[in-house]
Amino acid sequence: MEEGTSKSPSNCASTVDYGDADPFQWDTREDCQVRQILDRIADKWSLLVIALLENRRLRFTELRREIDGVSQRMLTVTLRSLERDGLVKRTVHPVVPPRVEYELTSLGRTLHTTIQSLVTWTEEHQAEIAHARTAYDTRAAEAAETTAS
Amino acid sequence: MEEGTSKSPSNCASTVDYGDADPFQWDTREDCQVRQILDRIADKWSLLVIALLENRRLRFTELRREIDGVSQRMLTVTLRSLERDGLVKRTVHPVVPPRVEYELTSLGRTLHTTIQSLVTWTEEHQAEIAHARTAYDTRAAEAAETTAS
DNA sequence: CTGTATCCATTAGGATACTG
DNA sequence: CAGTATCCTAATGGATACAG
Repeated sequence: MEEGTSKSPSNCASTVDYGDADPFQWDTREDCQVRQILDRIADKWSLLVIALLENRRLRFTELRREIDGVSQRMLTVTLRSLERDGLVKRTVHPVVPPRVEYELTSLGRTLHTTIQSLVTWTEEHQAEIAHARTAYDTRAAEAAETTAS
Repeated sequence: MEEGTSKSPSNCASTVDYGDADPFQWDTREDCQVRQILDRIADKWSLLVIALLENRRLRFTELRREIDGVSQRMLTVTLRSLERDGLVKRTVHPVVPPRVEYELTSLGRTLHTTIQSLVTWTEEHQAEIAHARTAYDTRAAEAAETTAS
């Protein structure tokens, strides 16, 4: 089984009281809890899973069908992580064939607003970003042209 | 140079009008713009860089010193991505030794609120998550114990 | 100082086969 | 159905050396 978060937990910044000045001085140390958790919830599939479960509880296969491109392995790994972090609850119904359902915990549900704002920002600004990329690539191509001459 | 985002841009969900019902039906397709952008800004270093630049413009070396554990290569790669996405502006002062400064663009600054809410959530709930992990690991260990007997 | 280029180790993650 | 186990490839990212 793959294990993450096995380094020093070093509960950085936990005792720091953020007033209203410099609200952005969160710890940049590598072993910071905040960093680890961000990495976890911002990974390739977690956001998607949380988003889908926000609406309703889903079975393993339903999740797999909804999320385009996820492998069985990665869906399992992702769900285990989320369960371990207390964001998702896993319920096994003792029937055959087995029926396993996933749903958000109350902790998981508190993430909704936050994730939503991130998704909304991305949706609202994707055109700008696409434009910036095109502009950048054009400039880069021209610079290469000049150099090559 | 490493290049990301080279697949089909497929401007998913851009024409969808989100009312107030089902605000979470964002596209789960792999080639979705939103997914790509989220992956980008949620990567290992981007959040950190944006966070630091929120306060003030910084030179390359200053960033490197502030961000514990980042290699020269990854800082460069990250900064280039952010520049390409129009989130960060790079200014080269033609002096020797060279002096290069990075600052957020207005687009980059609009990300601040969003990122802040994510960081705040993480800070507020890191204790809960740590607790959940411990509980999960304990249960897992006990289960392994039982199986082994 | 601010990079780029190269090499290499680690990890993420897909494909497949098998199990309760 | 809902996984686990194994194998293997691709991508991430660090270390180092070198250049403008």
